[in-house]
Amino acid sequence: MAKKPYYITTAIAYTSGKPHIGNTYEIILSDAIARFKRSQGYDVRFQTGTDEHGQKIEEKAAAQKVTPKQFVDGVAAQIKEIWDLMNVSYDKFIRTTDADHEKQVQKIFKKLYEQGDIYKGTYEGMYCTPCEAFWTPSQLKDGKCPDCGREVKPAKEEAYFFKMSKYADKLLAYYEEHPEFITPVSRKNEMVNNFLKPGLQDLCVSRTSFRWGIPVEFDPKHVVYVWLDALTNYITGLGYDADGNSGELFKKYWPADVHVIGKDIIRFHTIYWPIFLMALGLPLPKQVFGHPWLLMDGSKMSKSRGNVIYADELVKVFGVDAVRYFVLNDMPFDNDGNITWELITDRVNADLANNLGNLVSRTAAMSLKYFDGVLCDKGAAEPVDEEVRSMALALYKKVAAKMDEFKISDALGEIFSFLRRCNKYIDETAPWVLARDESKKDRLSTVLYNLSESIVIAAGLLYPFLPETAEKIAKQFNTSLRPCAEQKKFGLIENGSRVSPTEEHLFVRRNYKDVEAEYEKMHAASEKQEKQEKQEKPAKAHEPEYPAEISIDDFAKVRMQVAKVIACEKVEKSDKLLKSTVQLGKETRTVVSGIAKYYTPEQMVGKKVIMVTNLKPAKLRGVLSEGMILCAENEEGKLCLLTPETDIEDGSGIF
RNA sequence: CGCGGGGUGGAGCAGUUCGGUAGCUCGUCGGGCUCAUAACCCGAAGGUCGCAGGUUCGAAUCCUGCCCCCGCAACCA
Repeated sequence: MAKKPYYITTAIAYTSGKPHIGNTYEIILSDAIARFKRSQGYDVRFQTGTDEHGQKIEEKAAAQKVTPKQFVDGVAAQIKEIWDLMNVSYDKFIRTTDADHEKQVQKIFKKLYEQGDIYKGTYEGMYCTPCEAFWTPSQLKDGKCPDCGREVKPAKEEAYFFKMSKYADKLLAYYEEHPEFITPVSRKNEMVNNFLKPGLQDLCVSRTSFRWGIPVEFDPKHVVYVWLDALTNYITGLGYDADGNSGELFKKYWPADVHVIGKDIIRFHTIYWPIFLMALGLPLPKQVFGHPWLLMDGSKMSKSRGNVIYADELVKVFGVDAVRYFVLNDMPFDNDGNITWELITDRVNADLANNLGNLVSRTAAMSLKYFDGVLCDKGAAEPVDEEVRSMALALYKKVAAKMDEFKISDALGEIFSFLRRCNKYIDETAPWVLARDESKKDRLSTVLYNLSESIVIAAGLLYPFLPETAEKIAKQFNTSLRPCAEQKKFGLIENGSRVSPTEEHLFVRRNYKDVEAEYEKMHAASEKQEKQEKQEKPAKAHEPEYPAEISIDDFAKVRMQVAKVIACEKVEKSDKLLKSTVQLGKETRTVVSGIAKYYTPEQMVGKKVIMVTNLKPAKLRGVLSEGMILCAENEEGKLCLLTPETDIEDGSGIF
């Protein structure tokens, strides 16, 4: 009988920079699922890749003075390197710049256009020239720009749109018929309530504002905008052809069994993607699994926050399987997970070194010491064995049940509970006591056989999660790994086979202080490197706006005056804004400043500050600001007000 | 009232769908063992389940109100 196909995908990674451990989590998660399914006997195809178009990439490339293609080639290679480092068993790594993908996206776009699902429209609306923004009539305030309050004029910008609303009912029906489609289910209600019930907006699927994208074939000043380009990778990667000449892979593997994605893009995968597929007349994916995020010490990883951890750094300290284990085990099913160097150290020590590693090590050591490594079931069973044996045999089913729900952490928990049970079994049987009594030799041999067999069974189940470790264990016990499909018998190790001595521990215990020192060293090195890079490309980010010199006339255009803050309050619903009322001689003005993080309204009142008074007024969070209070800001974003050095009348000019 | 997630012993989490002795791992303390990576095994301490009301014989779980944390969105003239 032919194997059942199983198609699993990850989201494609955006090539804007090196992925951190949070991004890497998704691919490890998918790899574990893919390997598990293979082990269950499925014919698995596992696809991942990179999303390489868009304005952001165009800008980044320009900043580095390389072409977008050169830029994405570099990042894509880096991403692939990390996936490979993490031992990810993908079958296909697709890039949205692949020629065949681009070709198909163009065809798909054209097809949808020709059948009327995509139409050329306009961002029709009222345009505010100073704000460079479009507004719908309902957004206008008294017929004027809601931002700055000035006149707007009707204007149009050309764009292609996809008729989402047309398919909304069909999609809702699909949700009803397939309750498993969105996982976890809690996300489904979110989609229905927030997007489907209020009515789907047509989606803009082209852009004219940047060039780095797939050109619309019949209207080349447009490029295809993200989602139609990115989402279709799931079918173009299988050789889908919009003209009906799809390849064998497509016929075999589509529809996908599961799209593994981050919870932030569930909307695109459960609304837009199914609708695109409906429009193409294709079956919908069976399931979308929106996994949570991995947080660094409780907050989102970001470069500006400086709390990013990369997979390769972790691997240097702990090794590949330890990192895989940590992210797989410590991610809850529908809440965000947490990573810190200390948490991972503890986890690796407790589960991998103490529980698993030490179990293997002590079992092997005893076999070698008492029987020269030869394993043999002498049949000297005792009641205490039965619990371990039956637990070993029940293990696969338990793990599989958890895996079916994508409860990876629970699946691992089952295996590690069993390993703990094995450690206890050693205590219960006390082989070192048996060894002292020549008449107990057979019993001793049986005990060690049972232990070895248990370890090998566990290793077989561990393989999808910790492939290297599982293989090492199999090698040490001179046996082959058993796929899940063969986890039905206890006692498959042949009598007479030998255990090899432990050459190197599976996992080394680490103490947190050493780990801390190690990563600090690593951080220092990478910071140094970053600084060097900055020096090589001198301050491009901040400086270019400033001309080398300006004339006194230019300077004279800016009117600055001393202003006294007479009242101040927080702007509602904003984190950063303070609204100050300010005295400028006889005149009073309102000014809004983004300084709430550093000054309270109370601190502001009574202060004399320097203010630009001829700046064009602007609305911030709905409040009109008639000037700008001057501040100094350091690299970390810390602010301080500029104030006159001695007391001077408000309204005084500054020259 | 912008959207969403969360608050359970020192830490990280499960339990909340369908109310009924509050559970797991780590840490701590005490004991045991010596095959093993200061590991392994046993035991103990430690919790007003964010707060306040309500429903109920009974609430971590259901209802109402509130507080706090975290994302997203907005926002730095």
